[in-house]
Amino acid sequence: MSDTESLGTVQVSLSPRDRFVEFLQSRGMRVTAQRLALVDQVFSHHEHFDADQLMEQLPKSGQTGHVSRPTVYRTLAEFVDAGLLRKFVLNGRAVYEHDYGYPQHDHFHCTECNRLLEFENKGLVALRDEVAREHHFRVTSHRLIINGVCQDCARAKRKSRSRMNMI
Amino acid sequence: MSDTESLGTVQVSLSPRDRFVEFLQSRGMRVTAQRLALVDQVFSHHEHFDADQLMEQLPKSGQTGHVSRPTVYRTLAEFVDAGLLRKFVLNGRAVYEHDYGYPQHDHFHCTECNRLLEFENKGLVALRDEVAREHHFRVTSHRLIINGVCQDCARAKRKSRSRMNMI
DNA sequence: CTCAGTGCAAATAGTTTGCACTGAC
DNA sequence: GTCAGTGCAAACTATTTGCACTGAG
Repeated sequence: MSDTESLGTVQVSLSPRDRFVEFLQSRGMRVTAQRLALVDQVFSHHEHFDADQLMEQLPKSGQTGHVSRPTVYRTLAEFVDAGLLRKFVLNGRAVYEHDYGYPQHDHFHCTECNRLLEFENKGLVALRDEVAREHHFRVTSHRLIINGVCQDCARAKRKSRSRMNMI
Repeated sequence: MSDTESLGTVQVSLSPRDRFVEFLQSRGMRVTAQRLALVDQVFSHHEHFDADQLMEQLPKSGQTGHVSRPTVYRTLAEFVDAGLLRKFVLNGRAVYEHDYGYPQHDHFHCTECNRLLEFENKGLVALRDEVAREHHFRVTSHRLIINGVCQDCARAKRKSRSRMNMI
């Protein structure tokens, strides 16, 4: 059970790890064990995550492969710079998702289970650009989150409601 | 010069102040000097604002009409509950705008001057509902922010660029 | 061998909370 | 008179930063 819907992938020439190494070298930044441990962990699965969740997935303090919290934050910012991750904020905490190799999309946010569901819609971008043109606004990006209740939670609620009626 | 575009108003029967008093009484909450000072200040103009900006607009500490910071935060949350304000987060700080008496709309966010520009588009909500239906998602609301550069800043940049070319 | 990267501890910033006093009802 | 609301100071939380040490190039 994943916390995101799959949208398939986009053709990319390099793995996220190679892409990141290329990015580092192009900027004269160093390829360190911590940075590699983090790219590998982050791109080992496609779920959305925050800094805490990422830390929990890493080896504990003292063990090889462990990375300190400040470095996790610093490196997440580098991933965003490198175009590997997209960052957005939910309930006051930063949440990250794969950007490199994934098509542009938006999100449903289920207020029951707090999951993020991805969806893709071309008409949306077209409409966005049209509205922006009308208002003489030069678009670089957008952020759309549709709040509501996902199918699973709606089903669960319906069931519990009918159960209540049976009493 | 305002930091929002005007969208006109919607017909409402009560003033924000009266609406808030009604809300407080319906909940058995008390109508205090601080709460009234805050409704009046908040609805005296239509700009977006954050907690700090609101505090600056109030009389200084010691003077009548002053409200402490914790109470400002507590009361802003009440305004949101009462449906008077909408809250959203920008660069890690809470920003508020009038909800009561204003039509549903979305925002352009200019990354140059950091202003929020409002716009209204019916097709957007229609498209949102259509996409949600396709994904069996029960919509309650959405949040859309289109990032980019507003007309004023685009003009300013063009000017400075041509000025640079003249050197 | 040099300087960018790291871990640690401490700082930051916006917001929230515990508590004793005050004032609306 | 009672209890919700307030101001104060202190707590909180996610994130960021200063600094001395370490290791990549």
